Amino acid sequence: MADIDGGSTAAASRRESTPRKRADARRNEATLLDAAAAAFVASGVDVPVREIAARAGVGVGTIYRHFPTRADLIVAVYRHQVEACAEAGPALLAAGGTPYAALAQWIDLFVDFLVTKHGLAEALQSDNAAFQTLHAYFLDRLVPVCAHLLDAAAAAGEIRTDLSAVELLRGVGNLCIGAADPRYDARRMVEILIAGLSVS
Amino acid sequence: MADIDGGSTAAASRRESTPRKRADARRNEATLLDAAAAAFVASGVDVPVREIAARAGVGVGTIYRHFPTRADLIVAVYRHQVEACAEAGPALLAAGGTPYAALAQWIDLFVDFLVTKHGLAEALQSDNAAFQTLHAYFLDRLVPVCAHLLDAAAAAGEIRTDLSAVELLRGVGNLCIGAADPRYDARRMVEILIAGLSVS
DNA sequence: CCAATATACGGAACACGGTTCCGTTTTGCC
DNA sequence: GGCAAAACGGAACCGTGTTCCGTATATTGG
Repeated sequence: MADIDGGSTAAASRRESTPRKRADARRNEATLLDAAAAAFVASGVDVPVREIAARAGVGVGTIYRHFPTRADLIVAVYRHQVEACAEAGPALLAAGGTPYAALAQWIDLFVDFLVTKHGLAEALQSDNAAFQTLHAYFLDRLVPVCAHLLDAAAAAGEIRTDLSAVELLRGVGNLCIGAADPRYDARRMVEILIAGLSVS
Repeated sequence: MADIDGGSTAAASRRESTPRKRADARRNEATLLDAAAAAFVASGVDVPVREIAARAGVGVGTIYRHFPTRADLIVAVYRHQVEACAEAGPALLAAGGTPYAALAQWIDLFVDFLVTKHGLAEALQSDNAAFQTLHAYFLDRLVPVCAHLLDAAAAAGEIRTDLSAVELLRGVGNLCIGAADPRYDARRMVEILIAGLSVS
């Protein structure tokens, strides 16, 4: 569903000067988000652009006008879930367990999110320029949260201190690749990685 | 570089009946292997087919005739190194350290191999049908070795026993993705994973 | 309500990479 | 040298991302 009146970064500046987007444009943007979400579920985040367009009943040009890169579309579709994940970090830390336990739980949330979005983990670390924004968004939003949890656990002396949040997130993201294969249990691999973090 | 007279699976049956490949064919196959090796170093294993053809001074048809899929080409180029890695397993185990130490060293070898081949780790876990053979080859060759090391370490009570060789190799392979980025240290991540394997 | 104009739309056209196919060339053999 | 088989080259085809522009539609002022 997402904000019905356009990208939220533009929202602030719109109130003054720029009038407002056309009604059909807003309608199409919403339709596209729904179509993309459905297409992602059905065929993964690397579903052909034309298929999303077909689902939404619009031309491909319309997609590019609203979402210049595939990353913009993916971010728009998953923004709420990423926000939720980010907000869960401090909450878990405040919940009473050890910082290490909070970190483990938070990573679990992240993994759950990733493994249920076919192709997202793959896209996240693609070096393709089109996914630059995607990478940047995830990092911007989640690195601070992860760093906070990491710092807390490190301060408590529970984990090794030579690992940055970027690296941990990247490693976890990598381990989530190929989670669709029943012979590979991404959650277990991440669990082992997190176990390896603890100081003996 | 590489066996000069064609794929080794065909070698056995060739001795009887089938005469021998034409001279130009053998020459081109060798040239292609060299060109591919160079192209892989320069642009990663996902370098365009046409570029490999150009380097070798042959047409694209010639590539497909010798190597029906990209995986066949990659396997041919790296076969020797994979063999060497496979053979190092038993040797490390026999070298005198603990089985766990041998496992860790062997994984190190594997990681060294992967991180120095741009795009190989990515290709290894691509679900693209063209890379099926690549995946299969690596698994066929390395899983038994890894399983042996894993079993030895498990028998010595050094590591958890609920992890299969396929999963470990896959996890390690995944962690090697994006190793080109200076902000991400694949070796360190794998080290942490291996640390997580040990039963405290 | 109508006309004028800005805005947005659709989809054809282009770029690019993998893959196939077939007319031409080369090799091996007599 | 002449012939058949083997191999070659690269044009052509397909699927996908991306751009571009003629057409359609919303909005606004009269």
